[in-house]
Amino acid sequence: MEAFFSTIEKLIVLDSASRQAFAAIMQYHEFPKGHLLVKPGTVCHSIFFIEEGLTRTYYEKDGKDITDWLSPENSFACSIVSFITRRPDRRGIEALEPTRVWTIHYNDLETLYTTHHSIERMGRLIVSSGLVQLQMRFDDLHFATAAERYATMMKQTPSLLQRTPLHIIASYLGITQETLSRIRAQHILL
Amino acid sequence: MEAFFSTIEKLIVLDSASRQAFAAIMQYHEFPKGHLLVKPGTVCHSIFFIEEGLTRTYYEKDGKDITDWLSPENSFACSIVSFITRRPDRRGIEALEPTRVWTIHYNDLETLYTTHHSIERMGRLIVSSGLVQLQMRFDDLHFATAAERYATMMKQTPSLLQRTPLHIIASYLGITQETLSRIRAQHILL
DNA sequence: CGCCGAGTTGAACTGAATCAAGAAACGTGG
DNA sequence: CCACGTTTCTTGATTCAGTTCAACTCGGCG
Repeated sequence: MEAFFSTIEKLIVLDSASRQAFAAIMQYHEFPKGHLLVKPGTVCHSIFFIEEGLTRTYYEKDGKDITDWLSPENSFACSIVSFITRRPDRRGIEALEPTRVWTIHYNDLETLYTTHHSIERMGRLIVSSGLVQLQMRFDDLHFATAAERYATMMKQTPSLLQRTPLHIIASYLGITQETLSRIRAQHILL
Repeated sequence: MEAFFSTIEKLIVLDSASRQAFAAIMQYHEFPKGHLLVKPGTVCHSIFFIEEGLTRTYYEKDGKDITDWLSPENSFACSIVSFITRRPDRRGIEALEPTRVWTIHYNDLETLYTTHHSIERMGRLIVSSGLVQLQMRFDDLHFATAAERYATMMKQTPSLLQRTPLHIIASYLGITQETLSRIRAQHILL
């Protein structure tokens, strides 16, 4: 659980009352590789803090499997749209490795938001940082070529490239597996 | 200013103390068509609530002008990444029509966040709703064709299509003006 | 009138998808 | 420890959506 607090400490340092309140609502879980943390087409009721392992958020479109987001250790996994809007979403979350998580339930979090101003602030800062991350990924997708996107990922999260099956990386980048394989072959030659 | 409160009322109803505190920090401005609300390459210090008119958030990439976001009346314009990270960003904001705005300054907002829990909550909810909007646009860009993206826009914000020059819509959708022109021609035939 | 910006249309080109086949790595049970 | 199927990745040939470049139309306006 320390890992969680030291991760969000980059955004905000919580007083000990808030920390304790938070610690009380987090639940520890372990999931095997392949386990579904959130089933596609359901409401996502929790945020998962990944202590160890790797998950992907994904959905189906026209029979194709599309990976939306990757969450390695010390990051969050959540079907954001569903969690915020409280509606079912096609997105599911799957463990790509044996994964240990701290689960934060929506209702518990709402309660803490109301009772602790500092946790409400933490929530705002986490969502803000999520927005910045998504915006940067959006920019990448908006007007960068496949090779540029791969290069960005190489630079920012090289370790993910080694741990994650190619077809998943490919759809994460918005390209096909074959194209990614070719781009990679090019890279090695340089 | 009523327009502002009734817009955010969809997210949260503020008590009158918070409303007054908020009203005290908002500044009214009018800008002519073509005016730069935020200059590219600078830090964005304000959120703009568009009471009337239309702005675009844009940037240059490889000499091309790319429109990132469109903000019509009763919505917000902001160079989000810069505003949150407090760093300069290539993004600028330009008025596409004569525009009337309520400006909310970063420092003032920070003060209110600290003094009013309900405004901190409002901030979290606004950012959350921005995140959902961006996520939906991201999905569209991730694995939809140009024609699908146009269709989405036709459905969701048809009025924007009529008010905005074609080359701006095109880069907003991530395609060229020529392609958009052809897609549009197809649509008329159906 | 002639110019100018906005939009359309055409033809050639290209990056990436698709379809198809095979190679390499991996795990599992005999 | 090997044989087997399965998953993962690569490579090639073809096709296609969308870009690029260029010319042209149309409506407004000094």
